Amino acid sequence: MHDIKAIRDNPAGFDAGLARRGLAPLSSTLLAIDGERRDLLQKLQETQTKRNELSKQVGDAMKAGDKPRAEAIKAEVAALKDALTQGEEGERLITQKLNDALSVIPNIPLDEVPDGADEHGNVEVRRWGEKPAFNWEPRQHFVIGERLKLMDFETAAKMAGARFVVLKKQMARMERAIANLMLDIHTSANGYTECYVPMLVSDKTMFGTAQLPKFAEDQFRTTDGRWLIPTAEVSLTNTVRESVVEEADLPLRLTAYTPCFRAEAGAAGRDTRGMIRQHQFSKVELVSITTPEQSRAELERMTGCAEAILQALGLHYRVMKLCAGDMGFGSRLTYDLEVWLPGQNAFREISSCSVCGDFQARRMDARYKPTEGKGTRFVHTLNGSGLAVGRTLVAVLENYQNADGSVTVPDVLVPYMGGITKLGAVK
RNA sequence: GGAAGGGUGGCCGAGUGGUUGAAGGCGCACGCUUGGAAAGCGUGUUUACGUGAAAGCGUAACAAGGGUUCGAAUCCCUUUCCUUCCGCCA
Repeated sequence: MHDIKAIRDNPAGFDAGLARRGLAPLSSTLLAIDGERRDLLQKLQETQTKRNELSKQVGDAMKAGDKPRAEAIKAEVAALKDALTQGEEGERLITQKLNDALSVIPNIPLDEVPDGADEHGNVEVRRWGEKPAFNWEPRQHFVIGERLKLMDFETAAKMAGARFVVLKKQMARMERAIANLMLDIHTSANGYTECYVPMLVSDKTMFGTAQLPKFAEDQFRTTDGRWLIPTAEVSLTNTVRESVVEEADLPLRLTAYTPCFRAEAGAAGRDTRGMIRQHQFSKVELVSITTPEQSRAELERMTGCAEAILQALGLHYRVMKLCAGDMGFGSRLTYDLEVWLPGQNAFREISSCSVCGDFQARRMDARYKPTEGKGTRFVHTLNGSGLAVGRTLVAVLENYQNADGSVTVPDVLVPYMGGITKLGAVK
């Protein structure tokens, strides 16, 4: 959510930011509503002042025992009533109108964000590791998984429809092993606090992180009006909603391992096979709550924390700085981590780390109390995948596959796998 | 799900229609006092929006939203959260 005062101060800058996202200018529309609202408010307040003064006089007259005078003033105030009711209603409507307009406008990219309309405009920042060499045609993960009879899409489809999977035996365990490895690294080496959070949340929680109102069709809604979280970012970030934290406690670094639910409404026909795009997948999420001064550097740190997982697993990847047109709604700057998938012969997104500035904080009313100075300021929020567990499983399968159809378990995962060193080696 | 009782400022806690934005206490800040400290004394201590160069002024806010009234923290309705008891339950 944008600050209308900031737009008032610099409408041209605001419109220029929108233009980088491929959007038409909106400042004049917004400022017209804002001006109308302020006029209304001023008139309303003048009427309220008059009512307050007269009401006080009624009290005084009553005390003095001057009944006729009191009645006369009462009649005078009664005449203001229509104007008051209308003014209050008008103020409510115009404020609603302004908020509605503001709540569907995306965040403004930082200056350093590259220009571009879509993923072709993204810029590679760095690369780690190397593509593994195969002297045969490497298979895609679902071929590997189905041949081993550890991955079953048909059974999942029978009970839930497309875009679900059943994992079995060592494959199910590897899912869990990967998540545990991630949590252990983030909580011990990276200083994140592990959280267990609600996976069903309210409208205003979804509004806070900006899934609502604009992206309702991408989400699953329960019959009692709650929403299944599409990412633990929603729950973790909203832990500070409507609260004031101490500056000394910042940055807050939170992590959670949760299932994520996405309707994938706009993805018909894309990634229909395999585990790349599912209605349900698990993810270890990273969230930081910082001061405005800390947030930019925190993004580098967070991205590094996510990279540490890929490095521990020995997976080749590249870091992409997203261009303005490819960034998510709430982001000011995003790094995507793309892991190499030999079976697909392509880099695929496995993590997305974003700094949102005060965009979500305003929606949630999340503030902090500075150590020095008066008042409160909005916090900055960041979120990143650390990492998507399902896609990490995919990457492990494709990168560690052997010619005989088995899969070598990466060294760091062996302890989490109860000592198993190879999938397919056990009868 | 049923019954009962509650939600007041950073905290505790008064307050059932008229200078109550809100007594009192605690905490905190500043000052006085002191060799220094404690105690004591004094002053101050919410937020949002509007307006103004600023000082300031205005409006709103006593869980949230509506209503009654000239006037509401105080009365009515709805929602929500908490506590206790009962029921159900992993």
